[in-house]
Amino acid sequence: MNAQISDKTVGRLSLYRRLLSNLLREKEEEFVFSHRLARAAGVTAAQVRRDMMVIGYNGSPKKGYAIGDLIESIGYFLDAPGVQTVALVGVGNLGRAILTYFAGRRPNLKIVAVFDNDPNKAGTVISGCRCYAMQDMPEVFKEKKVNTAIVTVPASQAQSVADTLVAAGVRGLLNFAPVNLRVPVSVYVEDMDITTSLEKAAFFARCRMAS
Amino acid sequence: MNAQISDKTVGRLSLYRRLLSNLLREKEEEFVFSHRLARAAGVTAAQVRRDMMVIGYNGSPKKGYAIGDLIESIGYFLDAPGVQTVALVGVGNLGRAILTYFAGRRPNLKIVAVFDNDPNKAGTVISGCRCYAMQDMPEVFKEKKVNTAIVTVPASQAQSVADTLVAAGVRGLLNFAPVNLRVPVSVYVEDMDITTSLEKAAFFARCRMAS
DNA sequence: TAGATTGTTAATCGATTAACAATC
DNA sequence: TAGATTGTTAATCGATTAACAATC
Repeated sequence: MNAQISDKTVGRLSLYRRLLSNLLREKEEEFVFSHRLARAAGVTAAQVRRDMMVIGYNGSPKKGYAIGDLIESIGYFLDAPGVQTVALVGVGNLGRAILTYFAGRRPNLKIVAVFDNDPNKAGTVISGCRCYAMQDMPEVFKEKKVNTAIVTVPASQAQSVADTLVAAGVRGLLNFAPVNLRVPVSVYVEDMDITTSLEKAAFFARCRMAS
Repeated sequence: MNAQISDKTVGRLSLYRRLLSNLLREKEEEFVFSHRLARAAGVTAAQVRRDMMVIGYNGSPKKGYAIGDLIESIGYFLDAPGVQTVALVGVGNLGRAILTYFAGRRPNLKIVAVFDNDPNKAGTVISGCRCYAMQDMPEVFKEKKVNTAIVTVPASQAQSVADTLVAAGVRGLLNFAPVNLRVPVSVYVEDMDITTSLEKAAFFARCRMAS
């Protein structure tokens, strides 16, 4: 299933969808040309056209792309047929922020369980999500059919949490810990390293100041 | 100043530094071979050697790289000569999480001011940072010499905040809003799009499940 | 010395860009 | 029709990988 699709293509499609939804909601427009969407997404018009080829959606030379149909086509491509369930591990400030952010936002991509190694948190409900103890993971994952997890634990615990997640059947990780997780090739890891990103922004800010 | 250095190279150097610091602190080792560092960082040994060439640090065939000296060399390359100041705009859950995360962590990359359009927040102190009203930006930026900013406002406000930041002299942005900010070429934008990243992790998790 | 590493260059790979006929 | 778009292919670009002599 789409094994040859690149990382970046998926990211762009996800972004297109969000931009198109905004366009439909705010401006109530029905059609969009490739260069318009490209401008909004920060890519070239040719890039947009190539991505449309990937998902097999055709525009028309006169009108461009029908926004509603295009959103639907991206959905067919990106989304699971039903609801896809996600777990979050590590209820610190960041974990809580992410929970609040996603609560009820995307109906077919749902955070259904959170885990923390603080025994006081187990059993409580945080932003509408039940918090479980770490050792309940295999059971909960099996019951709720979780295959994707968000890792917001401290760096020192990240690898062992990842190992547990992989053992429990997770195949996709969104990792916020500043650690390169060692996982089998059968598991996909998407890294969000805030520290590194801030250092990059700071570095290039200085470059731009100097030139 | 280093205008030809790529985005990815800077990211890897930042990661190397963090991994090396951990190595020095936890294992108390003095030397590391390229393949060892490469494994930890999730890149090839040749990649590490090439990056070392970029910063002009030489290893020795017998011992590898002297960790302490290497950290210092990366610092010379990545860091500002003194303290570099950063501002954060948008004190929601995510903004607060980031503030807490960075508080006192990096002595030479400091969040010195936060901004919010809620008038009740102006004047308060959040995680050790003074909160200002939006209109105080030019003044505060000038006084504190801020050239880098973190954007954690809702998508609808992101572009106008970015415009204000650019006008106030910011040259590097770390953007958490799911919007492609339109900025002059003289400004560097690093995007952290959590929604897109989660959708990518979910998509590839399903790919891996299927294969 | 012998051997595993290093610095450095050439070959490969993949993604992006440019070009152009086909379309409405 | 005329013209600005589209789908699609060939050329370019840059980053990664592979190879190998130099080093301690």
